[in-house]
Amino acid sequence: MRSSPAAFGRDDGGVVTTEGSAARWQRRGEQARSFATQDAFLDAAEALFGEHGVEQTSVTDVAARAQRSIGSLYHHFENKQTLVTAVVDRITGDLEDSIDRVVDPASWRDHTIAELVRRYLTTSLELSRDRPGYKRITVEVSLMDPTTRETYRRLRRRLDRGLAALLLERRSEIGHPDPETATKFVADQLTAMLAARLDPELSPTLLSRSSNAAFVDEVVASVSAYLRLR
Amino acid sequence: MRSSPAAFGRDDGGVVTTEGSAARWQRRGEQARSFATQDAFLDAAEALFGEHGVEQTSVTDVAARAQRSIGSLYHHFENKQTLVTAVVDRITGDLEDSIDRVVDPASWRDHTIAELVRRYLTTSLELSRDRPGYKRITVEVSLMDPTTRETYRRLRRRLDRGLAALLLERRSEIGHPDPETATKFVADQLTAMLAARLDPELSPTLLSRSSNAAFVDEVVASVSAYLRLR
DNA sequence: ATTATCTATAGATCTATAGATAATGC
DNA sequence: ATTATCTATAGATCTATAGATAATGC
Repeated sequence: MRSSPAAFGRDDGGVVTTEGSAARWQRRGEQARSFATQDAFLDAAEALFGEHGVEQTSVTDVAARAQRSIGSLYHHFENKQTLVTAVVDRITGDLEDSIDRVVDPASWRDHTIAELVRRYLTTSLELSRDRPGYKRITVEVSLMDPTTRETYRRLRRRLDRGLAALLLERRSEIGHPDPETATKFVADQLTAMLAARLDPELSPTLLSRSSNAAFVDEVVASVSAYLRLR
Repeated sequence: MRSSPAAFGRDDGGVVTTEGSAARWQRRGEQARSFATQDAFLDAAEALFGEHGVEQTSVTDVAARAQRSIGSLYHHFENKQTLVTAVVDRITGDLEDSIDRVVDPASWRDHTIAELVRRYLTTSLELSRDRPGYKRITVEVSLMDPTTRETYRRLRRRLDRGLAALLLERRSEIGHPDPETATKFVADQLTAMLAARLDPELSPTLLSRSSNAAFVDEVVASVSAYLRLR
């Protein structure tokens, strides 16, 4: 046995980690090599998981794509589940950052609801294109793992709520008799429309061949009519 | 080897099958036993696939749940893939029937757009509750198998088109300047909203705790406003 | 005579480990 | 001295088959 538990888990891999009050230290060179290898495994895993699915991808496949050995993989990741979790965590972190940026009120100051909705849709469409396969991975892992499912529910909720709040801040624009309900509905609707357009499973729909611009135009028109924007 | 190819595939299991021009015949009693067993395997597989996923379910699990042996399973189904296909085909057939009923113009005669949308949503919500797990199975199999993916795309397209056609028939109600595009957009929107509400992965959204009736009301209001119904 | 079912197991993966060898920085 | 990597393989599944036994209807 050559277990080196310090190498397992993302939190233990940092330059300096504190466990209790004792700071642990890792050599610079080894660390750099470690991180490069871990990234190679994560990149390989994310690509293969996104392409063929998590279940369909063996750890051997991942090692081969990362151009490392299985032994090395198991030196860095306790088991396959740990590798999957690490891939998901990396995606989750990136998504969290994006969501925080999207729902930050400061970045939307002086925008009308129509402008806000338009830019939200445009941004989301661009964002999802940069990360092919992330949807597939999160959906598959969520099906298997309740914790991941809960994490993504929370993320979606945060996005929906942030969006609804941004809309409600502009309540003076809204002619709908019940702005509270209406803004929630619109947030749900935008999420649903985006999911349908981006999910390779749901698309192509009738309008999927139309340009993103045309799609965005119609969604904005629909939201404007429903909210009775002044 | 005890291969009896006549037992493989759904089409070969009927009372009388024609291969070329020769009609083949199967005994009544054996046939009844066969069908009961095949149904037991299909029921067991659909339940397990829906609960734990196709990949996560072994043929041993299916045989155990069907209370038959593995040998018997392989007598009726050439391999696991054939079993999966049979399960999917059964679901597909049922969905096709539902879709045909839903988009049949005769059943919607004398309904306004608002009534049509309302009843379409209500029907769809009820329908999906009767078949738990079907969503998960079709999504997972579609990811693995391009043919199945294509089949479901065609089904969704048929539903969307049928719905858009029903709306366009009532073009006199529509105040939107471009009824062609608008009806397609609404069909897409309804599909997306239903998917979001029914997909265990996407829900819960902000309004998922609200009643189905409230959800339907808001969707109808949104569609009415967007189409500018007279 | 034919079809359906069972038990037992071969053969193919796939995950994970052991133990040896190489690289790194004190 | 410690960490990273490799090769080889043990052990656990899981799919699929072989061959024997039971049921069915001519």
